[in-house]
Amino acid sequence: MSQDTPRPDSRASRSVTLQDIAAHAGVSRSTVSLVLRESPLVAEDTRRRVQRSIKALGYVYNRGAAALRGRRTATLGVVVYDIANPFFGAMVAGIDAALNREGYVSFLANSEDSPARQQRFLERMREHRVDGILLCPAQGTDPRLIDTLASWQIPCIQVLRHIGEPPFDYAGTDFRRGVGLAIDHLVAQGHERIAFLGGHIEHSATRERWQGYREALARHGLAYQRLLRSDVTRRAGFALIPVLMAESPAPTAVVCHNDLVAFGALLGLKRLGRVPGRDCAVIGTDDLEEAALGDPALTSIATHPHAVGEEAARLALRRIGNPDGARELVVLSPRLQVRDSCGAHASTLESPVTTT
Amino acid sequence: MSQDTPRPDSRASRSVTLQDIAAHAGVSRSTVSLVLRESPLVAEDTRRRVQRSIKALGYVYNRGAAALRGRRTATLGVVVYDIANPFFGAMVAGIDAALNREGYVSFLANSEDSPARQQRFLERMREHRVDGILLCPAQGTDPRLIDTLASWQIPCIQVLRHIGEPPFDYAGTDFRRGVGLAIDHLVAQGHERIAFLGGHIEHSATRERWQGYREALARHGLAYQRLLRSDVTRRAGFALIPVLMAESPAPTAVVCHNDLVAFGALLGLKRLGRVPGRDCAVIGTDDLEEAALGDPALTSIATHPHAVGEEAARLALRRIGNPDGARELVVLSPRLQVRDSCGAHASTLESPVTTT
DNA sequence: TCTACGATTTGGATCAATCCAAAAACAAAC
DNA sequence: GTTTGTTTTTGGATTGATCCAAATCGTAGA
Repeated sequence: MSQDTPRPDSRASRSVTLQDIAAHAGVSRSTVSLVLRESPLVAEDTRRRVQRSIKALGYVYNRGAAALRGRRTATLGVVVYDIANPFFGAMVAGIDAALNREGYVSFLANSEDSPARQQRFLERMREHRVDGILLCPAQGTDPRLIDTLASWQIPCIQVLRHIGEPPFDYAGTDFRRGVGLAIDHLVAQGHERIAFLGGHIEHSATRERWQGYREALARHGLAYQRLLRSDVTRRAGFALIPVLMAESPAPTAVVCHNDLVAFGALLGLKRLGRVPGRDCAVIGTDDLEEAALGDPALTSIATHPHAVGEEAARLALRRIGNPDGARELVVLSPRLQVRDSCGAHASTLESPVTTT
Repeated sequence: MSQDTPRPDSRASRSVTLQDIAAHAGVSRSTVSLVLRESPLVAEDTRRRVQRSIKALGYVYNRGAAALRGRRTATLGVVVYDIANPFFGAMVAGIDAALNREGYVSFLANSEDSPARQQRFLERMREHRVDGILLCPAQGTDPRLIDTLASWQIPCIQVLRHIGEPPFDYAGTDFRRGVGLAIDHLVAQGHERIAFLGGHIEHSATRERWQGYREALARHGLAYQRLLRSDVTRRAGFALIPVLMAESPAPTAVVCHNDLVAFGALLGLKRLGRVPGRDCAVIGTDDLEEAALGDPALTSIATHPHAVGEEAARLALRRIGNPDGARELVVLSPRLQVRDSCGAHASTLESPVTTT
């Protein structure tokens, strides 16, 4: 009756712990812990009895407490620089799918290509003791960041872009080869003046594309070379096309840094009254879903963002399991998805239903 | 010299703890803890001395340990059903921006519209003791899920879609009003046969749009009513246009569930040899970045995903601070972004530079 | 000089799990 | 009936912070 003696299970309802389960099942804390972690040590009978108690008491595993004593948190940090870009959306979906299978969850941050924001997030991840980090480094990231992360003892997998040179863990697409494929195709179609559109200098993914561009031209013995740097947005593609087309000689084909630039280029050509695919071939990179549904449908170098995400996540899990193993580079091969914008097909409006 | 006496600070390098800082600064653990949490209790001198020690020893705050004793983890769970959709990308960016300011980080999961996947993730979030959850419920989610979350004592903010009826916390856009705006505009242009394209029955966001559609027709005294259900993809928009146009009388304008459906509809019209905006007006919903850059540029009901994300995150933080406060609905007003696809402008190719 | 009172500081208990070495239970062999 | 050898099970220490009631320090007032 006394109001100043709080009953042990009063309203604040202390949550059910291992201890409670242990008491209920008539075993020790340790045994319950072993059951939860599916240890083969416990006898079958005991295991079942404990599991019944777990269910009966509505126990909820406390991963925070487990992480404090154990070493793993079963969490990962993921940093991208533009989550609103559907390319990264697909990549994150791939990461999510791979992690989900292993019981991992991930913190996501959007760096907006700001090294400062990126840094803040990484420090926060360290405080949260994530088991690993997937990093698409922001433009202008200090190359020593990788060493810093190593000194923090947190495995880091770079994705799509990388800073510095190997050895480090990396998952991405072979952009060099992708651009090569596109140019091979254009040359086979008879093109001799092929321009490349878009990209900044700051990171590896641009350099690889440009390298692929120059190598392919050299391979085919083409003299014409025109590389325009720019943002990697629709707007930039749109704005640069008039510049390019006013030159003489003008290119007959344009390979673009990504599909966004390519969409802009298509629009730019139409604006000039030219028919993309007939008057000038356009090839994008990424093969976003909307590439197939453009007008004309866009030929694109498919870079498989979902698969890249999955590979990156798997690589992270491998590295967490074996921190001292040799660094790995997982580089997927791109595929050229030929559609109308490069003039290979008749330049008709393609049904989206037939192009999956 | 003896090799079997491990030095206390040998290779495994036990991490620096509050205790170490306390020893170094000549104060107690508790005082260091107060400094870390910026308590006004500690004297200015002490505070500075402790902070010097923190820097000197390279201390890293252990949020896991803090969360075990304290009650907050400074983490949030975010569930969306299609992260590859740029709309959700923008929304997640908004969430990220708002949380970042408050030192919170978020777990992200992609339910792929599967209630089972969603459920698994929510359970994992519970084990991780997140402070709150932002949920875009998957199609077919059991309405009792909200009660379950409440019984788990985890604040849940529904975003964009909701299951069941208020009271609950919710952040979204006024879809009903948005569709109303679109139809007002079309009616002002002289349209009398306006169709609505896309959406399933399962969730609130579709019902609201349809309600807006019917109400607006009634308000203007229009007899013609045609509502086609479908997936909310480009493909569906493309496929339904021929069906709609073959009817007699055919509509002169189409309002679409989202921009993806609208893009499909534009393509479908072109496929039929009709000029979108002249032969049939098309209005989308969301106002994605690519809407301005289509051909023709798409008129769209802007639903401001970034702002919705920010509002949702802010609401979550408010609810965490005050779990027993009255539930809140934050409903943003949409805006009609008029471009060429509804025939209001001359149907010329619009420069993307002028339409931000 | 002593007492009060506010401003600081402190140590022990606590949060909920895992680790680990040792104990207990059981079975087979001598 | 021991002895030996596996399986299982266990309790105490540990992880790194916060909470909280009590101790300490200063200093103004009696």
